[in-house]
Amino acid sequence: MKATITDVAKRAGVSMKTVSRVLNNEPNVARSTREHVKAIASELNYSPNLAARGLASSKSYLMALIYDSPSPNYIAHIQRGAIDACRETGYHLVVEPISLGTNKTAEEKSNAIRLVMNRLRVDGVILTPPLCDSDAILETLAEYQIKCVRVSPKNSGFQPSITMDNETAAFEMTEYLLETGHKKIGFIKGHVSHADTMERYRGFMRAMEKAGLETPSCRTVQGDFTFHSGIEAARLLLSLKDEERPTAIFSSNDDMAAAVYLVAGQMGISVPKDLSVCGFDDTPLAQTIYPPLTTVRQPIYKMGYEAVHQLARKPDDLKDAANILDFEIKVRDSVAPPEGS
Amino acid sequence: MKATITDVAKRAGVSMKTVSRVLNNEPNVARSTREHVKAIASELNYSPNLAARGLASSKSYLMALIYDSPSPNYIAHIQRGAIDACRETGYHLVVEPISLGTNKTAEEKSNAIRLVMNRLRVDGVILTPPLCDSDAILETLAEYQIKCVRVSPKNSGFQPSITMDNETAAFEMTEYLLETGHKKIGFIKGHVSHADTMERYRGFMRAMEKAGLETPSCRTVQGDFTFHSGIEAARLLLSLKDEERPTAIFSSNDDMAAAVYLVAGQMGISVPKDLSVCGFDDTPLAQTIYPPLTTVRQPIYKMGYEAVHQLARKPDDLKDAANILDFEIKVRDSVAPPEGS
DNA sequence: TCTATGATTGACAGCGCTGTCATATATAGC
DNA sequence: GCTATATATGACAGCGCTGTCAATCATAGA
Repeated sequence: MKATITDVAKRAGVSMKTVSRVLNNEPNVARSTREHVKAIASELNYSPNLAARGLASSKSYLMALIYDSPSPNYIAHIQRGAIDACRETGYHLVVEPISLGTNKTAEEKSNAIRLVMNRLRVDGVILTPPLCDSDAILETLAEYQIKCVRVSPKNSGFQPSITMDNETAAFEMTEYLLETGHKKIGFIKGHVSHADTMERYRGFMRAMEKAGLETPSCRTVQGDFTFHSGIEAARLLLSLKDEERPTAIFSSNDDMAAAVYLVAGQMGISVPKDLSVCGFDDTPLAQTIYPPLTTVRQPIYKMGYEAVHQLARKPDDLKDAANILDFEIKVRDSVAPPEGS
Repeated sequence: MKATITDVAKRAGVSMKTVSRVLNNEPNVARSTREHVKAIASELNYSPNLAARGLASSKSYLMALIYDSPSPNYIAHIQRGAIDACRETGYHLVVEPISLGTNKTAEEKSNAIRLVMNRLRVDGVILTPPLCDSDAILETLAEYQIKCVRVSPKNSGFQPSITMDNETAAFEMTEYLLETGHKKIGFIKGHVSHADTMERYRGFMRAMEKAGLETPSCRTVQGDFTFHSGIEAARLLLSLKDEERPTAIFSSNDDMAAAVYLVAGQMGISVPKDLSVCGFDDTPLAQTIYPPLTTVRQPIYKMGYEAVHQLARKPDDLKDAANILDFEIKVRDSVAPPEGS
């Protein structure tokens, strides 16, 4: 019920060290010994005590996911990916939210990190936005020489990170809209301080320019990723007159796209007959609204998954490069050719 | 940067044991010594290494949240509550999803648990539905003599658990509908194997009976908590004719309520003018659809929070009782008096 | 046959902390 | 003043494992 390595060693008639070697897949153990030990271990239902192992080897076999509660949905997926990767690599995941209210000083952030590092001695850290862009946190982590992988950071490059190509995704989505026949496309931007916002906007603009289409400034509205801001934005866009009025709206995330649905409904505008809408993220919401939303699927799960695999890798294999993941355009029912076509 | 207890002891001019006593708030330390040691410890930015502490004291200072990925939203809130409570009690949280696909044998479940227990030696476990109703898991946990608190279990009573009073909540929500003037209320049930489903239904029925109102069976439809099942259910309910047709629909969760909105919209039925709708859970969705949904707010965060506090309590204080939390009826804009009134 | 090389194994210390028990010092009671 | 009790502190072992290094054994080459 709580077998120790000594129990296994005794039963197998070998030394503790040999058992240890087998369990850690170290070389230089005779095949027969290895198998025998493995058999005994599983017979005894033995698995090593991580605290002891950690103490002896100064590794903790723990990874930390540090976040500042953005959308639960986002975190849940990152986390799930991270855990699955932990399973594969023999780690366990501890979750440590750090609230980064505006009232938090750099020192408070550092201390929060310090506490976790001192106590848990985690072997690696996954940092999600917006924490991954906090210098205080990055510096404290560096001070402890903890390996860390940032997810969707603003400035990739000087540390390992995992991102998706927001710009290309927005570019391709815009091209899709264009191919469907739309020329007057409204765009709702995301939160100004979020890294992805600019990239998505750039992708959109690039596609428009490539198509030789102008985008009057009135057709680009600032949002902040909230449903509420989407309402405002949609009102602005849909009250535009005649020539200026868009036949399609590309929203920087799904929540704001849902807001477009709502405003359209209130104005008697039918999606997608009178107005095409597309979003970004592919949250569950995208399939919970009607018509199902055409959107960009972010590989959130995979980001968590890859982050842990990066961390679990041997240090020399850990490259300081940005790891760019694929996205996917999820074509559903919210985009149709514009009326006149 | 990585001070040990020895460093603190030396610097403070006392023994390690005294430092240990101070850090663990043990009695029998002179006030002056205590303060001095505390000062040195914080000066050195010291916090104890949990692995070492755990090894010596056979406690891990770890709590495990074990779940089988129901809605990310649900888990995220439980988790957040659990973590906040961990902070207050000096624990850290490790998350361990256990997939309980139909193909999982009892033995596989046990082994998954065993692995976590052997390796991490967690001090307590939070079990969420549907895992909290798995005998295999409960038994394995008992075998390890791990304290465990179940969240919303089916059969409360023989182990500590945290629940909310689903029946009363549904009862009160129904009364609210009744007070608003509705007499013909449709009900969409949740997933048959989920503990809450029956309770909510009972609450609904009790209110109806109390009001002396009949509920023809055609006005109670089976759902399974998914948006999709909500669509089917709403179609059934809204295609009922004349007298049978409900003026209000009480859905067992928000997702299915959103589906009611959709079907109503397609049929040209306006919410809440022609049809009142209410849900259960108060997920973010409730405020992301229009009109904002009147629903029951589940104290999910608090469930996680209370669960950890229960676990952190001294064994004798841990009562095997169900801990019933308050809910809240969130009145928003989706319920209005029926047409004729 | 005998040593060189490598493969295989084990003895032992010690990771950083806490539990146990012994010791020292202070306070109270007679 | 002297023992009884409480308070304050420290010495030391050892939690379960791994790192280090030494020992043993097998094989190959001289």
